Amino acid sequence: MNQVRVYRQQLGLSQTALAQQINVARQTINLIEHDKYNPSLALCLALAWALGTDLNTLFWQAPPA
Amino acid sequence: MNQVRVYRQQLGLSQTALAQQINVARQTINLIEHDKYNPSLALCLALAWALGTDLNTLFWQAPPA
DNA sequence: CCTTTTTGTCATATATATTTGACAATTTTA
DNA sequence: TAAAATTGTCAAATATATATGACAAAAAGG
Repeated sequence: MNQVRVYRQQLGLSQTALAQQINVARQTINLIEHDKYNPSLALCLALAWALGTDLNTLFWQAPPA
Repeated sequence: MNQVRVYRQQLGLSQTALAQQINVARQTINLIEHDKYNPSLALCLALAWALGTDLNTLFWQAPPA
């Protein structure tokens, strides 16, 4: 469960607005927020920059036991 | 410039050993170390786990100005 | 030195991330 | 309560991450 939606909403951005800001399709944002797939590092960085945060905050998860 | 090579060598692992540990091809490790492409988030996490570190430490970069 | 291991790299194949367009469902706002 | 905006989702097309096999160059170890 990543934190993209939380940070996006704190900035009052729609999925569309965020997508345009970082030049990806809206569906890409939607799928990422639902953990439906596996974004690239470049996209993770773009999201962190746009949302004023960092990789760990948005995407970190503890290793499987 | 990511920190994968630095952390891998600190653990005394070859590219092959690291690749086997996280079930990817050795070439994938090599290319990532040379910033030749854009790994997936799942792979970034697997690398962080295997190298005992985190996403920011391995992959963070400041936003373009 | 010679041998073994490690690394750099190429070319081809496959899996999957991402795009595009579209429409229904839900939520927000007037 | 109706209109507008936002979100969920589908199917098809395209771009690209990743795998596989292979070989030469370089580095490490005996």
